[in-house]
Amino acid sequence: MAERTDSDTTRRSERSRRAIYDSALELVGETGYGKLTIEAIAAHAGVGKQTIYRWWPSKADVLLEAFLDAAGRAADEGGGAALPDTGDIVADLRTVLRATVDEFNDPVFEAPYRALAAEGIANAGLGAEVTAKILEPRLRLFEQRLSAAAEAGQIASDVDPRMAVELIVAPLAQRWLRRTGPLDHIYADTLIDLALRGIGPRRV
Amino acid sequence: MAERTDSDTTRRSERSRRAIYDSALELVGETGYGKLTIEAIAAHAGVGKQTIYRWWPSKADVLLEAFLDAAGRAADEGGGAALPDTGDIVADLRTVLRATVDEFNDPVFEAPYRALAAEGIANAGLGAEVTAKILEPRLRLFEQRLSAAAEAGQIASDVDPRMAVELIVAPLAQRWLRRTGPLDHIYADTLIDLALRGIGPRRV
Amino acid sequence: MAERTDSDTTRRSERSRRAIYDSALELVGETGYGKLTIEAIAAHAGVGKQTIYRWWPSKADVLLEAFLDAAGRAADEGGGAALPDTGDIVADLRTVLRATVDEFNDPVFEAPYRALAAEGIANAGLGAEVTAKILEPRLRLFEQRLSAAAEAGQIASDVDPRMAVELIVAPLAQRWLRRTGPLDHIYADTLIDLALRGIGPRRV
Amino acid sequence: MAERTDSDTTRRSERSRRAIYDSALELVGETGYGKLTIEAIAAHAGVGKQTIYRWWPSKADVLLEAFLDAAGRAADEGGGAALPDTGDIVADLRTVLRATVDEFNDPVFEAPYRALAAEGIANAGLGAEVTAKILEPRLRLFEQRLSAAAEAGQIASDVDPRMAVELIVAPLAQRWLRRTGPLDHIYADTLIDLALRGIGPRRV
DNA sequence: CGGTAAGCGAGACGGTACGTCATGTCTTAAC
DNA sequence: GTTAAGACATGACGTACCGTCTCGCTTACCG
Repeated sequence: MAERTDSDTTRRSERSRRAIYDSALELVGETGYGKLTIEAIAAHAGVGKQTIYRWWPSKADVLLEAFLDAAGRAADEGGGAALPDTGDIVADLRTVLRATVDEFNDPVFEAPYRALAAEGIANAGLGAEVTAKILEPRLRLFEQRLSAAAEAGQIASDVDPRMAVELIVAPLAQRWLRRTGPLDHIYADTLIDLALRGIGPRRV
Repeated sequence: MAERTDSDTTRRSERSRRAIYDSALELVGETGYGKLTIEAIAAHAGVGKQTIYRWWPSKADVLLEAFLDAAGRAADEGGGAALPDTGDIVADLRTVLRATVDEFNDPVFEAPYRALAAEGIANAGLGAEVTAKILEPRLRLFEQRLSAAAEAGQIASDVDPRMAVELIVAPLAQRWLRRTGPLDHIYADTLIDLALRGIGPRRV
Repeated sequence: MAERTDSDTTRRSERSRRAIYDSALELVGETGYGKLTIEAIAAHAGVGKQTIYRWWPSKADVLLEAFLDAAGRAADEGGGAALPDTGDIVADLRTVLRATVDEFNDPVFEAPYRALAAEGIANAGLGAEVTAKILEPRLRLFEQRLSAAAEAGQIASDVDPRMAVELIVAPLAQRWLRRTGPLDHIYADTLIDLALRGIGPRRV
Repeated sequence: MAERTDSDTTRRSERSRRAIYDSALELVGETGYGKLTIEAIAAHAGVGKQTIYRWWPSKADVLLEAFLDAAGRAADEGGGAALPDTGDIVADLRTVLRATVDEFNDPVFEAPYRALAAEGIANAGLGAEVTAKILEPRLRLFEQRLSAAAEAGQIASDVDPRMAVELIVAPLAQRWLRRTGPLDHIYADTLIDLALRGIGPRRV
C-alpha cells in the first residue's frame, strides 16, 4: 500500500504517516470532504505539506489509504475476512447485513467511506481504486457464501452468483448512499426475504 | 423551481438564466464537476458572477436547476411522465429499464446527473433536493406501475411496492454509480427476471 | 451650480438633493472619503442611485457641491464674505487666521474639506474646481485686504500681493494638510509676526 | 524599511520585491493612483497577488516603499543627504529650492510623490509615515542649514528655525500641491527674497 | 383636465477589483 | 537526505461597488 511512488521508502517517517492518517480521518468527520484541505491535514498532523505531496497524489488517495489502514486494523481485531457460514444462508445473511447496517450508521465509519464513495462516483480513476480495494473484496465474500449455499440447495443453482449478490446488496447500498429511506435491521431482514422469494406472483 | 429566493423575481433576466443553464451543462461535460467553476460558467454565459450568486447558493444548485430544466424540456417533447402500461409488466419493465440504461450511457445526460448524484451523496442538503426532485418522482412512477401489476395478479400482492421498486431499480443504479460491471440491455433483462423469480431455491 | 447637465432641471427633486448633500457630508465624516460610496449615499438618503448619477459626474463632485452648499449656508448666517478691516492689519490677520485655525480643527468642517483637498491634489480636474470655487475666492479676500494695508503703509508696497498672501496662508495650510505640527492660535500669531518681519537679519 | 511584518524575512524573494517596486512606480505614472490596482501591479511584476498582500498592508504602502527605495538609490548616486553650504545662505537656498522646483516638475518624481501626498492627507496613518520618512528628514536639513546661517549672522537669531523653514518651504509646497500658480525658478527666487525681508513696511 | 413625459425609488445587470484561501512546487535550516 | 516550515505563482472564491439599464410609480406640464 505504501509504495505508491518509487521513492526510497525506507527513510519514510512512520510517525508522520500515522499522524496524517489520523488527521485525515478526524478532519473529514469534522468538516466534511469538500472542506477537507491538504494544508489542514498537514497542519493538524504537525507535518510539512511536502511530506503529503511526496507520498500521495491527491487528498482522495490520502483518505483512501487512511480508511484502508483503519479498516485493516479493525479486521485484525474483529473476525476479519470471511463471512460466517453456519449452514443457514438466511441466518448468515441476516447477521452480515445487520452488521453492515450498523456500520453505515456509525459516524466514524460513515464519514470517510461516504466521502470516498462520492468522490469515486465523480472521479472514475479513484472509483476504480475504491471498487478494487474496498468494494470488490467484500462482494467476493458474498459470492463465495452464496455459491456454497447454492451447492447446499439453499439458493437457486441456475443464478449467476454475481447477479445474486447485487440483488441483495445494491438496495441496501442505495438506501444508504441516496438516503431514500430508513436503514435498520428490519429493512435488512425484509430485503433478504424479498430477494430470496422474488416479487413475482406466488406459485401456490 | 425558479423562485429559489424571495427576491422579486419579476425583473430577472430570462436570457441570462438560459445562458447560465446552457453553460453549466456544457462545461460540466467538458471539464467535469470538480473543475467546474462559477467564474467559468459566468464567463461562458457572458454574465456577471454576481448574477449567479444572486440567484443560486452554490454551483451544485445551478447544475441541479439546469438539469431539471433540460429534463423538463426533454419530457415535454418525449412521452413525459407516466410509465408505459401495456398490461404486461415484464415487457413494460424491460422497455423502461432498457431506456434507463441508454440514458445512463448517454454522455449528455450522464455528466450532469452523475455530478449531482456524487455531490448529493457527499452533501446531505443537496442530496435531499436531488432525491426529492429527480429520484423520488421517478420511483413513484415505478410504484404505481407495480401496484397496478399487483392488482392484475402479475406481481405478488403481499409485497411492499416501495421495496419491490428498490429491488429492481437499485442494482441497476449501483452498477452505474460504482461502475461495477457492464450496463446494457442484457443486464436489464436479466435483472428483471431475477427480481421477479427471486434467488431462493426453485419450488418445482 | 446645479446645471451640471443640460437636462431640464425644473423637475428636479429638491428634497432628494438636500438628502444627498446631508448624507454625503454625514457619511464622509463617519467612514472617510475612501470608503464613501455612491451606493451608501443613495441608500442613506433614501434615493435611487440613478438620481445621483443623473446630476453629478462623480462622488467628488457630490461632495464638493454638498460642501459648497453647507459653506454657503454658514456664510449666510455668519458674517459672510469680506475680511474684517479695522484699520489694523495685524489685528485683522490675527482674527482671520485664528478663525481659520478653529475651522480646521472643527471635525464637521474638516472631514469633507480635507477629503476634497486630498482628492483635488490627486485629480487635477477636481483640483481646479476646488481651487476655483473654494480656495481662490478666499485668497482674493486676503489680497484685497493686504492691498488696502499697503496703501495704508502697513505693508510693504513693492510686494506682489499674491506672493504676500501665500507667505502668510501657505504655512498654515501646510501644517493642517501634512499634520507637521500643532495648529493653534499661538501658531497663527507667530506666523503673522514672522511673515511681516521676515527671517532675514535684523536691520537694527 | 523592509521589515514591515515580523515574519521571517530571510526567505523573501528579492527579485519579486524589485519587480513590485518597479511596477508600482511605472503603473502609477501611467494610470494614476486612483486606477492603480494591486492586481495590475502583481500582473505587471509577474508575481502572485498574495506576495504583495504578504508583505504590504495596502497599495499606498507599496508605493511608499517603492518611492523610498527609488529615492534612496537616487541619493546614493547624487550628492545625497546634506544641503549645500557655501557660506551664502541666499545662494544656497536658491540652489536647493530651484532643484526642488525641478523635481516637482519631473513627472517621474511627481506622479508617485503626489499620490503619496494626497493619500497621506486623506489617511492620517499613512500621512504620519510619509511625513516621518520623506518630509521631516528634508525639513531637518533646512533647519540645520538655517541654524548655521543664524550663527553666521545671515539670519535673524531670535526666530524659531522650524518656523523659518516652514515660511520658506510651505508656499512652494502649496503651489505644487494645489496648483495655484506657476512653479519655476523665478518663483523660487522671489519666495526666498520675500521670506527673508518679510512683507512688513520697509524700515528704510 | 386628461395624456404624456420626466424624474423618481428600486434594484438587476455585466463588469472589475477586492482580499482570502488552497493548490502544487520550490527552497532553506535543522536534525 | 528526509523533514517542518513556509514563500512562491496561480487561480477561484464570494463580496462590494461601479456605472448602465429597466421597471412601475408619481408628478407636473401642456395641449
